[in-house]
Amino acid sequence: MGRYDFKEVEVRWQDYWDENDTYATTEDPSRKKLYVLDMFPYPSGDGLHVGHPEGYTATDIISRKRRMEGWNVLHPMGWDAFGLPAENFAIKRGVHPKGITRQNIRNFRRQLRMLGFSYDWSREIDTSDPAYYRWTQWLFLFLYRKGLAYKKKAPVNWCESCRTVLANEQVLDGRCERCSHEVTQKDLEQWFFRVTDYADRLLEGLDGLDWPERIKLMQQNWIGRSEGVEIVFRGEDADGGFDVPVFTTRPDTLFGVTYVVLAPEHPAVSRLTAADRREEVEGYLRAARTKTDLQRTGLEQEKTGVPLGSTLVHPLSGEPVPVWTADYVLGSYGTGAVMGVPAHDERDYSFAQRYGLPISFVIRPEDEAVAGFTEGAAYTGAGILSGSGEFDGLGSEEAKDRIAAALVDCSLGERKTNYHLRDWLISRQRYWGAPIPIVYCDRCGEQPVPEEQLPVLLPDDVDFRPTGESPLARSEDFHRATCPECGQAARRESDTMDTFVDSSWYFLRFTSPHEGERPFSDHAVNYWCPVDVYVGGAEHAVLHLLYARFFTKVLCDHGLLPFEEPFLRLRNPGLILGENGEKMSKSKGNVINPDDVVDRYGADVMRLYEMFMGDFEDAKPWDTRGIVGLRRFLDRVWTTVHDTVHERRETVSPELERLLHRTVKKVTEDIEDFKFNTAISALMILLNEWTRVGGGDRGLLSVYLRLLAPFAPHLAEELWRLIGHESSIFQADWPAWDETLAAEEEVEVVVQVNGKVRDRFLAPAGTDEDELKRRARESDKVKNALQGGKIKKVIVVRGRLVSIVASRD
RNA sequence: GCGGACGUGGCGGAACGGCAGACGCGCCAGGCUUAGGACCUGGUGGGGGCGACCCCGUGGAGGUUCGAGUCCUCCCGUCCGCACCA
Repeated sequence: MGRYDFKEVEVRWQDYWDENDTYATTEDPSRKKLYVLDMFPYPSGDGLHVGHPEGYTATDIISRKRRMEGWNVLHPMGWDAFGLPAENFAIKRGVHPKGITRQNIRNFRRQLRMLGFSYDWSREIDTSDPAYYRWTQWLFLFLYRKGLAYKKKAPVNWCESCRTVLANEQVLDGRCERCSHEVTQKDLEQWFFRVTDYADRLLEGLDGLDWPERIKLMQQNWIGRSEGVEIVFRGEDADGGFDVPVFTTRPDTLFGVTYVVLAPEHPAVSRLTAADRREEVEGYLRAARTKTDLQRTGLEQEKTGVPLGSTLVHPLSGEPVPVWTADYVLGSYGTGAVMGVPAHDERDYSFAQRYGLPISFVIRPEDEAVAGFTEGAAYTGAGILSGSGEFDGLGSEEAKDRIAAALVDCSLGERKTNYHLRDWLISRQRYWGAPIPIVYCDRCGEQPVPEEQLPVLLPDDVDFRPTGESPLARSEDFHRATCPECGQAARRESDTMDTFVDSSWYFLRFTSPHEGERPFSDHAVNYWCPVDVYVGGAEHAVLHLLYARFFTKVLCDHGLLPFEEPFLRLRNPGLILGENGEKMSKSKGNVINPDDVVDRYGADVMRLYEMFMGDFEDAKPWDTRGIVGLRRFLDRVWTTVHDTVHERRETVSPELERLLHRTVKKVTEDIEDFKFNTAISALMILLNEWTRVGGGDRGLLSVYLRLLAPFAPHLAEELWRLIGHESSIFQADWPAWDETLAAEEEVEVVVQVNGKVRDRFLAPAGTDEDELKRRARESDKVKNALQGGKIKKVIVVRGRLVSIVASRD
């Protein structure tokens, strides 16, 4: 028989699959389809880390199993190839990002092949390939024509270290998500996508998705819808009267207002500043401008502000209300102005305390003792209104509505919904990305590049070191263009697009990767999409996943797609931690390299181990010692199959047959539920029984190999061949199970007395309640436990237990 | 601060509200072997008993239930998001 030489066998089957196009997929409307997708990787110079194969193995198992069940499965792979790391590396080494990226892709492809994944490589895509980004540019123009891409000067997040602007989503704790450099604000002319137009739809669409609840919540919070009222406070100066609207979700607290605060960037600040306060106010504004967001919004910061020396008129009481400016109010949210209600808002309370502003309670809980009400702190709960004129005595919920209605009646208020979500800033002042297809003409202004001129090629010969100016602006050849409208000399847009634009539509391209006339062909997208199973890291909860949903909705609205949610089912693999339980990182020296693992134990073992480690979605530490268990498992499969083949047994023992049917059921269901660990465990249990009691025949063997095949494809192919099959095991049918055989024939029934297990007995599976009760009462142990006490009640769960409740006397 | 996930042997982890610890690692004993490794068999939560068995056990404290690792309330701890959003 010989030992199982995984090195020779695995490479041989990988070659076989390539040569036979085993995993090539074509559209076939007569067959049911399944689109199983991994988030395509950024091909980094470090190669695969052990986290990649976790998700890839899961989707591979599902894909292989479903193919065997007769589904037409689309399972592609590609490269999110544009991006900063390659560019930064290229700058450091004085080489070109294109070369680096190619090299990295080669390495990734080698590693994925080594792990035996069943991708249809004929569909491979690369976002940095002009054949791809041509369509990224096409889609930019599509959005532009629909009024969803626009340019504006705006304060934007700037990372001085990366020398580029960042999307809100790429700023973490006031720092750049790439390099952790502190992010500052800069006023720049930038391109945006109008994501905010889709805020409500992005929110509503979440309901129907089979996604982790946590991810849905993160998207909900990110969109941050809040309903309230815009309330007008009137101001007046020498030039006449004007409105200062504030946004609040608590109109019921309107009579508790003791001041109004404007953000430092609010346009009315200057107008409302009294002459004798001007110097101090301007000093404050200057200071606020130089603060970073981190300094300004960090929670630990004490709130600061200055009074403007003027007042506004309260819309309902008519009383004058002093105006302040303070940088705890954000210019970018709501109206950039808030009403200060220190009695019922914690932020306002601390601000009022610090500056000695009055605190006026207008809502009290019905039972102050129960609610822990005290005037020594803000009360933010519900209650009954007082000191609020005609609204006194109302509950706060009703008051919200009544006060809002009163304001609307006298045109001093408007019901309004606000969102945290901002429009998506897509301009990047960097080289390694898709150029934005726009030219600027002195005569005709901003002009989209005509479709037939796409792609706008990224020039190779550019000094791409970042200076804050876009590197493309320094390429004369690139920068100089002719106006598509008038033919005069014009300037080309020199910024590139955020790489998240590339990845917002790649799943559509996979359906027709060689389509030359459009980004994707209708029939292909209609057949394959939406993605049925999508697997990838939770770090994309609000970036990629939100943008891809936005793109899909836009394309759907304009007739290019017949669906508006791209990913029906989403799962996030749990983080694989280092052996010490900490995050893997080079600096901690606890990184495990997949190449080493495959070299030592083989691809099948690597796959099996990662699936066996624990719950797919939980974080779990790597344990090199634990891998050997999976190696042993496969070695035992190898020897057991050989033994069984040589025995030439024709019948299987009934016990083993029943276990086999249970295992088929378990493995089939567990794969669909992402419970790969217990599926593997079931395969181990069956093998243990098979070797322990013997009695396996060739039929069992055939079924067993097919169950194992999605997990350990190389070994399964090799043994499939051994038992006499000519073609790939993946052309075989997935095994079926017989429900009656899968059911236990005989069950162990537990007998409890007052909640404690006192005995257990075997009974045929279908035994009725009376019989179970009778047998339970007969038990000596039960009698002993009863000690003559009276039986008050007997609960029977058929096939499981008899629970006797008895008095203790 | 808010939101979410989680807490089970020496370790990774299993358990439709119904036998806690499946499966794997590790460890112990035995077999095979010149020896070691590999492999095979058995054992392995804690405590007690010669033993059949008994008691205690799922972060802590309560509760619901015939029955709680699982459901509810509070507390402690770990991890992950968001964070002055008015």
